[in-house]
Amino acid sequence: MSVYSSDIDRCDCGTIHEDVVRDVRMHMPEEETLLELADLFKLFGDSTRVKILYALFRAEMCVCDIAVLLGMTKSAISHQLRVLKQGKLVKYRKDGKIVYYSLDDDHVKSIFNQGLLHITEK
Amino acid sequence: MSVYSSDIDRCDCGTIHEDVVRDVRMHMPEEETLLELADLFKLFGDSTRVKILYALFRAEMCVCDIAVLLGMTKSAISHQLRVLKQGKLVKYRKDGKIVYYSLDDDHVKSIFNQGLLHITEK
DNA sequence: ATAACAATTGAACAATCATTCAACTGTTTG
DNA sequence: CAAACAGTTGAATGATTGTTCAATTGTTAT
Repeated sequence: MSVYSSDIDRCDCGTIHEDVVRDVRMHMPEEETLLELADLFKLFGDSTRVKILYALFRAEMCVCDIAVLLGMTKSAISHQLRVLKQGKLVKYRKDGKIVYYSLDDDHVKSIFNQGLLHITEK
Repeated sequence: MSVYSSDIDRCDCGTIHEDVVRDVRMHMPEEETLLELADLFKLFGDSTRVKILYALFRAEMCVCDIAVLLGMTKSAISHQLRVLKQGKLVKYRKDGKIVYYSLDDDHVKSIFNQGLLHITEK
C-alpha cells in the first residue's frame, strides 16, 4: 500500500479504441446532469410509485383513497408521496384534515408512454 | 394472532371518496404492465447505466472502452451490461476476443430527452 | 375538553442492488 | 504450447431502499 498507489490502477484495461473513447467523452453530458437523470428515473423504478402516478393521471386523490386503491397502509403511501413530492412530480393541497395530491409535471405522461412503447414492441 | 385475521385490516383506512377510487381503479392499466414499466425505469435509475447508454448513443464500444471512459473496472461494466442486455436495451457483437456493445432500442433516446425536459424546466 | 380520524414521522427490518475481488473462459499471438 | 489479454462469472460486502410498526401532529366533531 504505497502512498502513491491511491489513484493508480483504478482500471485494469488497456484502451482499445482511444479515438472512440475521446470522441464519446467529448460529447457526453455533464456528470451532474447524468446523476440528476438517474435520480429522476429512480422515482419511476418502483411499482408502488408508478401506480400512484398512474392514479393521479386520472384524478386528484387523498392519501386514504390511494391507500385503499392499492391495498396498502396510509403510512406506506405517505412515505412514497414524500419521495414523489421531493422529486417535484406531485403537489398537494390541504382541506381540513385531508391532503389532496395531484400531478405536478406534464412530462411524466409522455415518459410513461415512451416506456410503454418499449414494453409492447419487444 | 387469530386464524381469521390474516387478510383483514390490510389497510387502516376508511375510504373517503369511493366514487373517485372506483373510477380510477376502472381506468388503471393491468398490474403486470405497471410492474414491467417499473422494471424498465429501474434500468435507467442508476448513474453507471445511464452513462453507458449515453455513450452508446454516440458509438458502438467494447467493454474495455467503456471501462476506461467511465474510470471503472471491466467487471463492474460487464455486470451492468448484462443487466442492460437482459432488459433488451443493448445488443452485442463478437469479433475475436473483443465484444462490441450497441443500443438495441430506439425509445431510449426519447425517454431520456423527456427526462431532461423535467430536469431543465424545474 | 375529549374522542375520532387523516396524515406524517422515525426507527427498525428485510430485501434489493452496485461494486469489488478472485477465479475462470476463450481467443489471439509469439 | 504458453503467455497475454478481453470478457464473464459468482460470492462477498456495504449501501440503499420499501414497508411495517408505533408514536405523534393537527383538524374536526361531539
